[in-house]
Amino acid sequence: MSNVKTRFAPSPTGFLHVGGVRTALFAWLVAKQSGGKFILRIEDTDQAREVQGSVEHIQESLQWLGLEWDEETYFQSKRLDIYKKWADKLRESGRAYADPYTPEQVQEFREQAKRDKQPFLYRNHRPDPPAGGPPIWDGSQPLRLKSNPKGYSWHDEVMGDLHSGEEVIDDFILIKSDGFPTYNFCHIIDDHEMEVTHVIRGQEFLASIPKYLNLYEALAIKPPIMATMPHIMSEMGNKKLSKRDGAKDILDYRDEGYLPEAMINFLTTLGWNDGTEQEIFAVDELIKKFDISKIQKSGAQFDERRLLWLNGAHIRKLSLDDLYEKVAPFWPEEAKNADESYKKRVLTLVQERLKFFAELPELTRFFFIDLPINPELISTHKQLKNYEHSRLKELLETTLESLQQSDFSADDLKERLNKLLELTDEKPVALFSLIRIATTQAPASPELTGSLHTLGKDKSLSRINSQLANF
RNA sequence: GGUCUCAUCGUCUAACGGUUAGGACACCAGGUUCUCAUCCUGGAAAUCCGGGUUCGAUUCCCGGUGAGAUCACCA
Repeated sequence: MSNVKTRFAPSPTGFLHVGGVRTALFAWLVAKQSGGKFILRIEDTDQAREVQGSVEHIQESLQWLGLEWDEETYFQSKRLDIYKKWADKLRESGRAYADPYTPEQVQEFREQAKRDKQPFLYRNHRPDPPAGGPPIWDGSQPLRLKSNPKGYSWHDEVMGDLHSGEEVIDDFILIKSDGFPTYNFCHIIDDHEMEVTHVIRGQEFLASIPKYLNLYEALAIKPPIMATMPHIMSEMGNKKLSKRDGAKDILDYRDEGYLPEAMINFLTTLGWNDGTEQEIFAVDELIKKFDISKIQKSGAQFDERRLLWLNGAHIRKLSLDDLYEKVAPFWPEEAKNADESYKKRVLTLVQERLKFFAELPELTRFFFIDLPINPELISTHKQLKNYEHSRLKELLETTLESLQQSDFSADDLKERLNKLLELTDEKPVALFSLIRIATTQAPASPELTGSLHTLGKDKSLSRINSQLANF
């Protein structure tokens, strides 16, 4: 049994998008591949930014993807006494002190530094400690770390060996004046108390890691293994991610009929590969093969077309029973009274052309309902538009005559269609197009004999008759 | 602006100094007795720029340029 433990620590400020999911996914993969644990911790120490319902939304998103967490969900807002205890320890050892300035005063220091073209460091304004005894702090002011400026060298599993100078070390706020800890402080306490071994997070925290290393020292806590994930980039060069860059709610993908395994395949191979030319991976394969040190250091762009392709590829790998189960919410309204075996035959026909399940109604509606005759299907057809209506009528009548004799088995249909080609001296592109249009009234449909067979004799013949009546 | 990081086809990436710079998505063309799709075959498409080191740089070094991150009582 491994002692590896990773965490996903989102703040409850809205829905989860692909970037957040990818961070969670990589943490989950690291835990699973070594038989370790993955935990979920809600970083809800900023009450002003909290969005109602986002915790449930985050949990639902992870569950949809199968990224189950191994312990109860932790909430930082319920652990304030723990942070207080560690803060007191720092204060008593002289490593934390009350910030005597108002936010306005601090802002003025910052602006003065800017006017002087000097980098702003709070520690240059650090107040004198009181004589004797630990610094006093009544909780009405922020509590700051008394930093110990120095350079650091450390290893990041993704970014490699990193270095920083003492100029990035400063006194930062541990406890805000509202009594809540800052992320910078409490995540370190939590990771330690929860025995997290690998801290895997987005690159927005990379620049803060030296500050964290300084705090780890002040707390006498051994730092965990660090791994910093590059961001998913926008197609528009920079700025915020737009929806087409993947900034939409991850559950929208569920609702459009994307498979969790396709999303996982897509996100894992966005900025990572196993060194071979394999593109399509099952989830358990990824767990086995994933290697955090092979993650690309630079940000990657979200390409929804690749996701679409992968989703189609995963759909094609599903067994019929699996597909039938997963596709259940996506049938067109007209299919609601159709029986299971009929729907399964329809699925068999459309499986290879389905890219996401929301396409199902458009692709299958004509199997369940007679669509109105659409004359444009013929008038815009590149071959049929040149035919006289009388000839089209003649062809359909000949077809009807033959199909009336058919038992509508796939074999018999195929044989009869072949004979009709000879009999009418038409090319497949003309005759088969005509029959397909007459029986489906759809711009696209599965192959002809399969469609006719599934549709059945009654519907097929009556639709041909309807088309005939239209000429 | 300071600090840190990164840089191969449009996109995701492979190539532990020697390859006709490989694969995949997307795109284009052809094939699979109709359409759309699948599948197969083929095509176009890249080492940011400039110096070094080396017999030889995509690869190592330096300098540009570009991109990203960060400099909060947000996480």
